[in-house]
Amino acid sequence: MTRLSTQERKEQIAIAILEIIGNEGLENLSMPALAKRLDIVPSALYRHFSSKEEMISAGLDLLRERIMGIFDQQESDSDDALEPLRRFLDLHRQFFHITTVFPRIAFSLADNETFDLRRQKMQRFHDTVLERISATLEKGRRNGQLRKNLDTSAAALSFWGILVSSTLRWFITGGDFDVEAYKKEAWDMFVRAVSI
Amino acid sequence: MTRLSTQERKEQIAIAILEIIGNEGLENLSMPALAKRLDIVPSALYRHFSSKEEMISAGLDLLRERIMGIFDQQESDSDDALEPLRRFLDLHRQFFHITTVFPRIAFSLADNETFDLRRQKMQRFHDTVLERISATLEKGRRNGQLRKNLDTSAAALSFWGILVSSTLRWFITGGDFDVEAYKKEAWDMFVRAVSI
DNA sequence: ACCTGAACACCGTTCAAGT
DNA sequence: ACCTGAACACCGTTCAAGT
Repeated sequence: MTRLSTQERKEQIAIAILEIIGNEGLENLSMPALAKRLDIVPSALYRHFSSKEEMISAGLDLLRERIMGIFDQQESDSDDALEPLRRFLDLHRQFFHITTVFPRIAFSLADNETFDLRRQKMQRFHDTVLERISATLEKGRRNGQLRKNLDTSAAALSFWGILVSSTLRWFITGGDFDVEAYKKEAWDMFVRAVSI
Repeated sequence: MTRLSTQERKEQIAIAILEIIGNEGLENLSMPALAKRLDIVPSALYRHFSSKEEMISAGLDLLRERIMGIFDQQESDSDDALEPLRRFLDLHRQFFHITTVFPRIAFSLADNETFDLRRQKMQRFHDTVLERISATLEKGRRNGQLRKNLDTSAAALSFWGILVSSTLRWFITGGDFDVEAYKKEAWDMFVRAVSI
């Protein structure tokens, strides 16, 4: 055990939360497992967060920052409005194990007070992502690259769905699935669906 | 408590498992909660199944039967090869709360022996669904309705992704999302993507 | 100010005993 | 043959005590 400042511990905990959920799933996220990874005792976690939910919440904040950071780097001056989305899809492989946290938590939700915090955080996160994608599509719609009657909100969710579907299949096959090949096909279908 | 034959109890348990997971999520599926619903004591469940995993597995078998049953009813003589898929998508609202079990379990999976049974069952299930969808698309490809170069496997996963994306958004918004409107848009995009 | 260790209620599972 | 009730190891959380 090494004594750390609350701020350092909180960060460390958020990072570990994402790693555990990403690699081992929500069901395997236990306070003993988390504490062991940081070389402290389970009850020590409660010095820094008031509950497991709060720790998950901190993990989601970190995830949002990371994902939005990647979106931010994809801004481009290209005439092709779809370019940032295609690049984001390409980069996805680099942060695949972190993004899996998103659907894992989304599909853990239920109409239950226990999940209120979790759900609110997810919604703000998802809204931010979808708005960013919609804005990109809107730009293409205005410059005539995409269909005039395109529902950019629905299209944004469909785009996000490419990542979700590929992760779903990856999980189900236990990793025996060519994610990149699928994303390529799905992207071609997406472009065909939204273009003029 | 009412004494039931093992066969009746097993069925009852599988049904209750789907209801609990569908409505309250995997995290809220506890043996006490399950037993209470059947008006027996938790340990009585182990007379009929050897573990919680086995019970989930029985739930998945039931889910597969139900979903494949619905697919079976959509066979049609129509010239339009996409017709069965469109009808399946329409019917989805009727069994929405049951289908949510599928992504819930899929995104609970991890590279871990604990999940081996769960994963195998999910894979067989998913393979069956995707093959059925692929076969439908293949028919349309042969009769010239769909693109010659269409990757029907990828397209099948994308079609399934429409259901998954809409469920994801439904969960995240806490039900404040027009699933039917989204499915309509996503279906139009899908048709555009696969058609000639 | 951060961490440990004992304690408690809850969950998955086992097993002996009831009918 | 099916169910109950006591028991055990494990998890989330609290709290008093250590440094």
